[in-house]
Amino acid sequence: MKNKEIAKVLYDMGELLELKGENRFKIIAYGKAARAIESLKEDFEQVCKEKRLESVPGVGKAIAQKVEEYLRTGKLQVYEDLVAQTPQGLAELLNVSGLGPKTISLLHEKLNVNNMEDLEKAAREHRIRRLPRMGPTSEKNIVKSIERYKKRSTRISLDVAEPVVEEIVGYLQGIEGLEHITPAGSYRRGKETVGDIDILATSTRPGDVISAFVRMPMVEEVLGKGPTKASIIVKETIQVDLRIVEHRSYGTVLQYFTGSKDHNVKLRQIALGQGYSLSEYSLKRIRDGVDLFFDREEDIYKTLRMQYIPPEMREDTGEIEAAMEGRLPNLIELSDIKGDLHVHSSWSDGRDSIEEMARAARKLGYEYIALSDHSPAIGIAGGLTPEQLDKKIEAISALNDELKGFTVLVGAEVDIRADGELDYPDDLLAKCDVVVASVHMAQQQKERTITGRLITAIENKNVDIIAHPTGRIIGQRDPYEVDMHSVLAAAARAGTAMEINAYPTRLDLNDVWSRTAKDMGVRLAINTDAHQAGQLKVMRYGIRVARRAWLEKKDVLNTFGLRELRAALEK
DNA sequence: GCCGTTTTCGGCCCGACTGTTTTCAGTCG
Repeated sequence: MKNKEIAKVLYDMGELLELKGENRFKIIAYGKAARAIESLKEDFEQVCKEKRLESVPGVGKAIAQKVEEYLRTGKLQVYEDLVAQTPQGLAELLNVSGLGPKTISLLHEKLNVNNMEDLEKAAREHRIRRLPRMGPTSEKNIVKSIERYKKRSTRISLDVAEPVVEEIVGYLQGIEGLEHITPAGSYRRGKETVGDIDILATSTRPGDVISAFVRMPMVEEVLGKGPTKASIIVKETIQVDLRIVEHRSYGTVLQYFTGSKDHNVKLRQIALGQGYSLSEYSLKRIRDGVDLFFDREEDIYKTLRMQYIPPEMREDTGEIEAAMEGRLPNLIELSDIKGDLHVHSSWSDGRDSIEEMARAARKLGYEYIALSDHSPAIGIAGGLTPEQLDKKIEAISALNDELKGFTVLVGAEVDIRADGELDYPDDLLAKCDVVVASVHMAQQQKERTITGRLITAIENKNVDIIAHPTGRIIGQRDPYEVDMHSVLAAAARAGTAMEINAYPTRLDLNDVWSRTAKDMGVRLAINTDAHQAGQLKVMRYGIRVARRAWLEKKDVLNTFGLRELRAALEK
């Protein structure tokens, strides 16, 4: 599929046009088309062949023509021309916070700034302050922004963001006058990583809350501070924005700052169509200019004649249309989970004993847990030999006699070896209640090879679940090359489930593929891959992904009670 | 550049904050 590649060209076009000072709506149009193509489930090349390009919302005549040219000739002339006209390092400057296209063009024209290095030099040599509407403070801010940009790592994973959010919320809750406080933005939508953190609050004494916020011990820098909002930097690069709003507008503000941007734009369009102008302060009735205030989010959606849309779904991927037609799914919740089918014990590379894992799981209210330790191919993880696995089966049987109302299932995380064979023989796998298969080795193989390995495992009648199906580790390792469409099609045919690995740096399958899996008739399992009892609690991150994928209770294997689960595991 | 249950032309979401200049353009979310 070339969808990503095409999207990249369009994104780049947008940036280049922005630097050129093009009409901003044109730039938005390019970004919109790029996002639409990127998130399209069909192969865009196929769509092009069938002359259906313009059926994709956001793609009109002009962009369709450009994509067609790109697919036919392998390049796009207007794009090549723009690239040739624009100094190479200029687009990167858009990443410097505080700098936009206008300022960059000005710097380029007047000071011959062509890249980050030129920019930093110009600022340090105080040449920027001589430009119109620039001054010493602008110079200082540019230097600071460049430093932060250089230090900046990738986006923040949820397990890093969560303690920061909790600390700040906890701190501000102690300030007098504070009423409500809640994180918003992509954190509230449960994205797998967040760019920055948004917090909203209502208070009878907003000034006091803002002052307390910018003076917290953890604050490393204050980016801005006004009567109703402030921005700070913590932990070197994490930006946290706080907004204080009037109580009567809390619903509209929460809705607005939860986003996503695309969701909000669509919602505001819908509002206009119904005679309202939606802002973060109110829903203004256009015919008489009367402001309707909402302190609850639910009532905004209701007034706009649609179902309440849970934050995780707000990405403008069809949720608004579904809500208007009253056909939103009833999303899965953490309390629906009845067990964990992929955890490790001290028999392989886990820290805790089977009994400790089982007791911790029972405490979470689960009915069962599958101890899926590694197979021998993973030498470094203490994979079990077939003899050891037999012993483990006996140990589990003895333990089950002791545990009342809770069941330990015999599991295995069997490796899909480089040659495509499973790391245990079939007769041994048949003795396990739950078989989780996964790729750990030879991840650099070609797409066709890895796809073939996965499909072979999927088609094995003993394999129940494919664990962390793309192998990516957020911020560390890219997914291996795999044709996920073919993999999911095979899983649908064979009745093998795909895992959403709840570990916060895996979260794999991701939201987009999990939703595709559901649409293709594939069942999902949400497992923690816990290596110690405390990690069983990361289940909540997996649930966020599942909710973003529109999954319901019935789509997820480990929401089933034990009897139902056993039946489902019979292929 | 895209789009149409008020439009095939004229819109395109809306407001806060900053740094500068003294009324606002640019940027951000």
